[in-house]
Amino acid sequence: MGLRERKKEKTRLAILDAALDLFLEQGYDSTTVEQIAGAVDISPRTFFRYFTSKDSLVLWFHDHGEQIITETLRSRPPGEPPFTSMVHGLRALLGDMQESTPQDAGRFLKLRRLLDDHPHLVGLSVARGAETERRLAAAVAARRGVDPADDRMSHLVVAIAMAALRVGFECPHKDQPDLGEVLEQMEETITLVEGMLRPGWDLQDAPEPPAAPAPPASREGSDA
Amino acid sequence: MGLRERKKEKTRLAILDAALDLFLEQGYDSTTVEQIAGAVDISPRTFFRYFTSKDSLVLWFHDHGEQIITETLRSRPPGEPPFTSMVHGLRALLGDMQESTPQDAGRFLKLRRLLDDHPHLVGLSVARGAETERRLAAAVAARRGVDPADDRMSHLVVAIAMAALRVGFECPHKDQPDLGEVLEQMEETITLVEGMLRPGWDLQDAPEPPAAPAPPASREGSDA
DNA sequence: CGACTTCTGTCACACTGTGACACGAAGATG
DNA sequence: CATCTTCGTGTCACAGTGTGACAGAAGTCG
Repeated sequence: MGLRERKKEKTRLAILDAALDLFLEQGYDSTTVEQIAGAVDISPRTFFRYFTSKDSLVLWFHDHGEQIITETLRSRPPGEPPFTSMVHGLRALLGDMQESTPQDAGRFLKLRRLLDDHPHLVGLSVARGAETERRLAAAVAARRGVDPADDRMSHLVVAIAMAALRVGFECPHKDQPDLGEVLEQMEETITLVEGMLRPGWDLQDAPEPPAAPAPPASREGSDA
Repeated sequence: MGLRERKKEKTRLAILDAALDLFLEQGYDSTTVEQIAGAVDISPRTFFRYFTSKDSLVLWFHDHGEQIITETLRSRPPGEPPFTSMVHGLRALLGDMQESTPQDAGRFLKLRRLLDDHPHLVGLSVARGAETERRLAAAVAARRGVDPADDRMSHLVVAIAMAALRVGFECPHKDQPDLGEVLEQMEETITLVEGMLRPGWDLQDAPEPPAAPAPPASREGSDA
């Protein structure tokens, strides 16, 4: 790896760290791009060459997460129930975070505190998660061999898995938990969601449109 | 109701309609506030007195939806399982839309097409949904008599219900469906989600933290 | 070193969103 | 109808984000 790329990565992390600290210190909205750029001694114009927007600073984590889940999804056996594969993806992400460097762990925790303090940023994060959800739903649909556009089941599999991740991440029972505590809480939430679903719910094929408009509770066996 | 308020409401709807048409015609990003203001013959400054931002044009629908679900939640019997109450809220929303005026139905369908065309806007919508989710989760937690901050179950109840609504809304199997088709699809998705959950999953009280860090599948009965 | 590529800073600009102020129309009162 | 208050609106000015164009500096390779 050349000097250029190393320097680039270094600058990128410097921007990120400076921004996180400034955000935590004086709030997200009150911090301008000019300040962030000044803190790492670059021009505001250069900032936008490293991060497409001020918002994307808060979203850098998603890229990594989506990549890990996507890779896990690809590595799972084809016949596996889709929700099981997704859960493996979530756990792979937690495992990766457990092995992350202290610097990355610190950034993660700072980001988490930032999201706790600024509900508006949670919105950004969730919005980014929606894109991820679409791509993952397409991947799951491909695995199941159905058309992604018209398959609600694939989308639901991903949506519920992501909801588990999000709820586990968001709900704070402490002010400044360490990484282990956060991961444990996320793991608990995943287990909770696993337990609330009917075994085999994700096995059924394309559900036929029911004739009745709104049957309140017509219980059918989930025979694949 | 005075002349002032009627005029205000009229202007508000005029802005909304003009904006939706412009967005569908030439894209969201390519449409400026100045254009929208020009179309209804007001100054750009006045636009921001009716809508706090350009984004909020796309989110006007959420306020109504959240209100209906919140009201339904309040009207349900206290002992009812929380997810059942949430589903009643969702169905109340669908029922309300079925009875909406042709104008409102038209706006809803335009909005839907807009979201199909612009994935970025889905992010906005989902971000707004996250705020709703927080408030509803607090309401659900209050119903269950637990602390909202530390209760993942309440949050999951809402998250899953909202996921059902979102997935039912998003997945298009037609280019320009009418209102009935969209509502039917949303109803189907709600039914689908109801069927994939274990009966009584939302009855259990605060789950005790499991000692084992990551038991892959320790099935416990959901005894309340 | 010299040629080439890539990154960076400067300048200029469009767009969103907000504060301050003055004008005019809606509403209440004589 | 005259008046006074209130509220909506337009104009002006401004901060902040984000982008395009160009010139110069730094890294890369022969």
